[in-house]
Amino acid sequence: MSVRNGLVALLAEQPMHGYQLRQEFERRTGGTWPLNIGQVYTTVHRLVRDGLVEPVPQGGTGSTDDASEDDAPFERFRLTDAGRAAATSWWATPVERGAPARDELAIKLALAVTSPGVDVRGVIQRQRTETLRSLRDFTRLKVTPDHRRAALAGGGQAGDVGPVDTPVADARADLAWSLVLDSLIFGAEAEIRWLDHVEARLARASHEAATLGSAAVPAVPPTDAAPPGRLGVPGAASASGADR
Amino acid sequence: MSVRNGLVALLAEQPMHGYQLRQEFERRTGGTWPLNIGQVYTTVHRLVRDGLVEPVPQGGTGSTDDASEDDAPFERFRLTDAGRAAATSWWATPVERGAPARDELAIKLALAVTSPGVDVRGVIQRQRTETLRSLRDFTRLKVTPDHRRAALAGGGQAGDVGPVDTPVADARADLAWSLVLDSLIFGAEAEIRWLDHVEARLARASHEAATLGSAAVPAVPPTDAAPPGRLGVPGAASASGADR
DNA sequence: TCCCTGTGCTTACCGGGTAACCTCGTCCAT
DNA sequence: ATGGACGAGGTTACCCGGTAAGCACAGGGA
Repeated sequence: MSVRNGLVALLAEQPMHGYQLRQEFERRTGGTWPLNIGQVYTTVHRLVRDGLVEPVPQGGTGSTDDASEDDAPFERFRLTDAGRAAATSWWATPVERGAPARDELAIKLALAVTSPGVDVRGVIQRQRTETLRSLRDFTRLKVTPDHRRAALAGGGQAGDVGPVDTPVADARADLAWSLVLDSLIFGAEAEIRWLDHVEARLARASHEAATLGSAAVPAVPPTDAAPPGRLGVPGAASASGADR
Repeated sequence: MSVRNGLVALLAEQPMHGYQLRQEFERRTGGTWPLNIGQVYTTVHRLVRDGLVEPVPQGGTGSTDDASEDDAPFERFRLTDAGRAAATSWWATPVERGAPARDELAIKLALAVTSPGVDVRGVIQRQRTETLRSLRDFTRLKVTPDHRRAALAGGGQAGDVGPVDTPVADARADLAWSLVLDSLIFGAEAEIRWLDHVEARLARASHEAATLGSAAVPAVPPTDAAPPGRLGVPGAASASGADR
């Protein structure tokens, strides 16, 4: 739903056609999540079907020619009343976090831990390397804006970097992109911390199993410590109450 | 790919039929991510198509009746050699974190920050409430194992809790479920921290904008028409001066 | 002239995910 | 015994997110 809702939000600002939607979306997220043009159109058409969006009537016949420079021969879309309602409702409703999305890493480790013969430690170490790598990339991007886009999403897709920026107006877009990056950084840090945590738990469990004889891996003292060295990520000073 | 890979990993332990796959998957993730049976079968059939899995030949004719209690009339699946290779390769390869998955919340805030007339502070506050709520639920679950499942994933789906547990063997499943919960907790904490961070950044930005005169932060529209109307989003009264 | 590039758009296709449905076999009450 | 309820096991149709390939058209050089 994120794309769908995002498009509605963009259309709430002004009518646009498909390419513009894509451009705006990517500009404001710093190109972090490239948006396939096909998806834009199918999504918009679904929105039309659902009555949230309607095509702006083309000036085709008759009154086209007056004042407005409605020269574009392209189909533009705008919100209906229902669409506007959906937009405000989206802003008013938090993103649901209660039936969390499937996380491949969590699933993988859950299965690894319960599968005989899997080298869990190895899995964790390799994952940590990978996650640290991406974390480093993110922080580097943060320091060197690189004139954004590119970078992430390794897939080819011709680079466009160019001086497309409307000179002044989008300090706001820079802010947004910077916040998105922070989000990725915070997420990666949490993942690292979790990996450390898992490793510690496993070490403790296997140690106990060893010393206490075979007695079935006692089920988890409910709480524990979060050891990690707080990994110093520039600009990611943690604000609120620690992890625990 | 998480489900697909997970099924391969499960089948690496022993041949199973669809229902068993679902049970095992849910047991080891503590029911955090309920798996629709239809998805199991379509996924398994794709695996068969791709040569990673094959049905165990039914004991139909002839030699069925010897020693093995191969009494099940149901189709069971097992890995092929290619499947086993895929499994070990999955364990050996970290989950990619470089083209991060779309995160609805990050997208939403990026758009909120760049949209005129959106009450960003309100969005953040509501989200924080929601995320804190789920965080609380997670930690409560952690303290009170509740005999797991249920709880998350509000959708109906008859509860089954029962004493299905194979008495001893799955202290490991408890461990796995506990780790999954930790993962959710770490993620939620990171989200909270990020929300705080965003709020602080916005406060700082708006403060600077205020003291330094109007300077930057001009109108938004990089392209064409900017109907001065500023779109009257009904009910989206900007409570705070955070942005703009 | 021809070709390249960029804009705007369409289409076919795939995989994840859900819901509704079907078939058996077993158990139990009438 | 019969027939309903129920659970295990499985199939199907459908939707949505997402990708790739292609079409049409308009400048702008070499």
